[in-house]
Amino acid sequence: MRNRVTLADVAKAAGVNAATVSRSLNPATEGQVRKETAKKIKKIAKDLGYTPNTVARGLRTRKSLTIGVVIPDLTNPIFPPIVRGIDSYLLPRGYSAMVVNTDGNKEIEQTLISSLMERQVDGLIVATGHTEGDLLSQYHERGVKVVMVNRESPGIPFPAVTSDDGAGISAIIEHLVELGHSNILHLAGPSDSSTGILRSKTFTSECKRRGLNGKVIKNENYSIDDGQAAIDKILDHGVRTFTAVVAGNDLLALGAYHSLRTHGLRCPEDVSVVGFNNMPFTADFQPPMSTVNAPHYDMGVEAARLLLSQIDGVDSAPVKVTLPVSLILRGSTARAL
Amino acid sequence: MRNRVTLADVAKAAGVNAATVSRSLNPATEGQVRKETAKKIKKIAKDLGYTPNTVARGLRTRKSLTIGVVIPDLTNPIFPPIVRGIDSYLLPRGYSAMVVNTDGNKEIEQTLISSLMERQVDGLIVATGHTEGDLLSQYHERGVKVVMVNRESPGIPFPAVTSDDGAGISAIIEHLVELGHSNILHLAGPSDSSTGILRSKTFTSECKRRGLNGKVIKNENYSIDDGQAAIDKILDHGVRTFTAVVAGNDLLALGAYHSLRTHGLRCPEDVSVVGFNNMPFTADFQPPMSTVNAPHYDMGVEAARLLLSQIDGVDSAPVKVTLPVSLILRGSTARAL
DNA sequence: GGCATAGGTGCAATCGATTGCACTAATACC
DNA sequence: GGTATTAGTGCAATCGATTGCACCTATGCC
Repeated sequence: MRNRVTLADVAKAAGVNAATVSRSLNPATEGQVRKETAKKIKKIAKDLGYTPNTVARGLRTRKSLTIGVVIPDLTNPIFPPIVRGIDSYLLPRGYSAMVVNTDGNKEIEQTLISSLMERQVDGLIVATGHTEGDLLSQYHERGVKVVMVNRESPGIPFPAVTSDDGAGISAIIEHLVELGHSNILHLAGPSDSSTGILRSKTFTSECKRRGLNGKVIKNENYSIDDGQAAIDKILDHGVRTFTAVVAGNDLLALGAYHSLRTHGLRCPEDVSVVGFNNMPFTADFQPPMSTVNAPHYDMGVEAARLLLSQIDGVDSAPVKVTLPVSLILRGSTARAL
Repeated sequence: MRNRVTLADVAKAAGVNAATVSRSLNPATEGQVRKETAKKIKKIAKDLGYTPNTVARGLRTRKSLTIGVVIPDLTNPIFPPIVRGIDSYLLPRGYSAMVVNTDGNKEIEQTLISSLMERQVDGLIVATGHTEGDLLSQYHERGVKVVMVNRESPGIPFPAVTSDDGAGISAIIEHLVELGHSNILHLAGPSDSSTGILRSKTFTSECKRRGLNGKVIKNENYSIDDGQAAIDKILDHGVRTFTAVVAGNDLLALGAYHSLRTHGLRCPEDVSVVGFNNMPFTADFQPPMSTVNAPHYDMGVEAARLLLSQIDGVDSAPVKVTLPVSLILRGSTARAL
């Protein structure tokens, strides 16, 4: 903070102009300086403990080497791996990530994105994917680099990295059918998220195709509470018609666990439950949760890669990357009675 | 990105000097400008879509309104709540957080902290707390504002926010004693972390005080694998002498669960296990884990508060804040046989 | 030996906002 | 009516680094 060493300080100590110091210290321009001069300057810079001021540099070069990462909620366990994946690609390339949480709130999201833009981020990785993209589409027109991850933003031609949700749902249903289930309930995710929509659509079409009795219940949020409340509602009054639950994600599935338990129903003996995402600790639940593994870390890496190649002007076409998923069978499904 | 509207643009459109625009738009200096002028300028700024360039401002004001947050690993579930707590205090005050992961690696940590400093962060919140603090102590001398959270950095007089680990361990032991346990194993956390040291010290002294047979096993990391390996080692050869396990954190406790299970031992019937932290999902493990609740979110809030008051020059003395913990009894402890 | 060329540095403008100081005009006061 | 204030703006320097351009000095070439 205090007494920061600047380029000018190094220049004075070396008896040269600041420009020469700048050129010596930058690998790309080092060749413009005489070898011994550069060597001497580097030594002096090191002795003085010079560290570049990224802010000042960014002002001049119009690059902040900072990426904004917009996620709904860091405490949802699927997001930390995505962030780590992003980080792992960014860091070695000199970039840093600035992560913000929107809590699924549209206004907060807009405020935060504005704040990120004011901080001159070089690009945005957005994991909130709402169907309408007011602010984001404006930015798109202004040439801001954006990559969607985990969820897509329909209507806006941004590159996007998602998991193959359709294949995941199909695999689940195939598995349940093999176990003899034909009355299946789908705990759908929010209808303003691309994942919620896609998973639920696939569920419906697969049921129709296979002649199953599939029912869909919508949830506002991907949360334990929503999942529990949804199943509670059915179990509290009326008869249970389903023998299996396909949850929109692991949190909703866990909510189903809770509801079943409080209603004296056993999983998987009475009702089979399948989650989605294979988030951490699902294997430690009771029963160990069968779910679909989505490669979140890799999705983060891929998103960062796409963004940086956009920034470097390599890719032009908005690429859609879909990463493969796999069904993880544990202990939450059983043969239908 | 392209065609960004600057202060100068607004000034030209309004027929005034950029200085006047700057003053009009800053609430603190707005009074220096004639009311109607300020009003007109604000309207024009809005119409033009002016957004301040935080980077340029930071260069001049020597404030980046950015805080660096250094944590070991975001995928450890205790950290997201801390980060969210920090965020919740920072955001309304115009600050943003830049979160980095060190993976518990000292060199990575130093690199990342340097990178944060180069980005001119106004302060650091550090959750990695190693016992020696090479780089950090240098920064301290240079007047950099730092607050430790979750773990302390002994020897460096930084303000710190921790949970009352001593009280937590005492409560656990008291509980186990009431259940008749006297042969207790402690799965200690890393000995280069303040939490690992404090919890293990308290364990030892409490056992001595109460005349219990307490044994301590050190672990390199706060991880499931380490916990499992530690118990495996004992159970694989030799006799089991303990009836209860006090784990340094929930992850180690979960590792103990795994090991017990693979060795055909039941928890809590054969062995009682207690975790620490009350991280998310501990209630959903099998058996539901008894643990000590640490208020991570609040710790984040408090850390951010301390840092900002340091930055504003309010607090001078390095404050140590200890937040109370509470024992959460669930299903992983039972009467000793 | 004279001129062209390239290598190595310095000068100064620039990025966008902030702010101390100077200046003008209008008001207050006696 | 003349001077002392005060309010309202503008000028220009500044933050720290980057970079186009100009300049100078060796060398290379014929």
